[in-house]
Amino acid sequence: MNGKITPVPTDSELAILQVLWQNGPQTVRFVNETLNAQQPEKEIGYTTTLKFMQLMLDKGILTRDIIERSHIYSPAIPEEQMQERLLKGFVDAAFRGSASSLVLRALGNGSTSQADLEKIKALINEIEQNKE
Amino acid sequence: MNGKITPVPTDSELAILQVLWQNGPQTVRFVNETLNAQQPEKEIGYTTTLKFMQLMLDKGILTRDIIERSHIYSPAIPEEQMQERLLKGFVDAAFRGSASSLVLRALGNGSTSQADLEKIKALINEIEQNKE
DNA sequence: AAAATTCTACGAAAAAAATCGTAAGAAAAA
DNA sequence: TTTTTCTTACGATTTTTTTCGTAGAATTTT
Repeated sequence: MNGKITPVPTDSELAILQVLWQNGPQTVRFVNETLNAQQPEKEIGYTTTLKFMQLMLDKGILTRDIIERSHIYSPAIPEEQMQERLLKGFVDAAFRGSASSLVLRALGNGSTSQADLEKIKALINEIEQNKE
Repeated sequence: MNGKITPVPTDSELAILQVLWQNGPQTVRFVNETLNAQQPEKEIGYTTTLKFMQLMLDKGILTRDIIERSHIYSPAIPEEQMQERLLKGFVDAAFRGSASSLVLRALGNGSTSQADLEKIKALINEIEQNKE
């Protein structure tokens, strides 16, 4: 109906989205403090985060509610959906569109736990079932 | 010894690197024409590509040789190595550092061929062998 | 050899992303 | 009820990324 899609976030915007996905809708203050706690090297000013979130609101990446006179921001789309889109772009840009070679490299670095390997095997099984 | 590492390329820079990885060391002209052939929507000027490649040379992303009075550019690091680094950054930014959840999502979209699934299974087997 | 073509270097401008300062309106504390 | 503290809006600046125009050297074509 409405052709307008949520734009792909920049890296800084993605960092803000992560805070909201992981903690639920929050204030600018909360997001700013979380960000600064995560990377104490580079302090980000409060108004910087505020400005980002206002821009993201304009772009349609966030939505906003006013609760008790204070602004509470939420991601406009769920994390999974965003990951889907980011992944697509990343595979195209860095792996020439080959998701499988990305998978091979992701598994290749040896950091995958046995439990995760099991999950992956299970998914592959499922895919193969549905395929034939 | 020398702490200077190749910086992470921007998206535009990555597109140039792709041309060089896929076609071997090439001139600016070649890269520019390849890029424009790939996406005829937006014509990129020759000097734009030239400038990018000169900047990339400065940053240490490319190297350059002069052969028969013409400049031939090469990637400073191999594709695999760059993919490794980009992947790391991407997993952190978009998947909270969880490579396995990225893998699950990459396989989840159903576009993986049977042959690729086999390769992935083989790799998983190998990993499991070496692990126990 | 003159004209046309092809390159590279370089400066600069346009566009996008990131950062902050200040002002003004609440709300809370003194 | 002053004063202090918080918050938001907004403009402006800075930095990074992208894009070109122009000039001059070299090469190739007429």
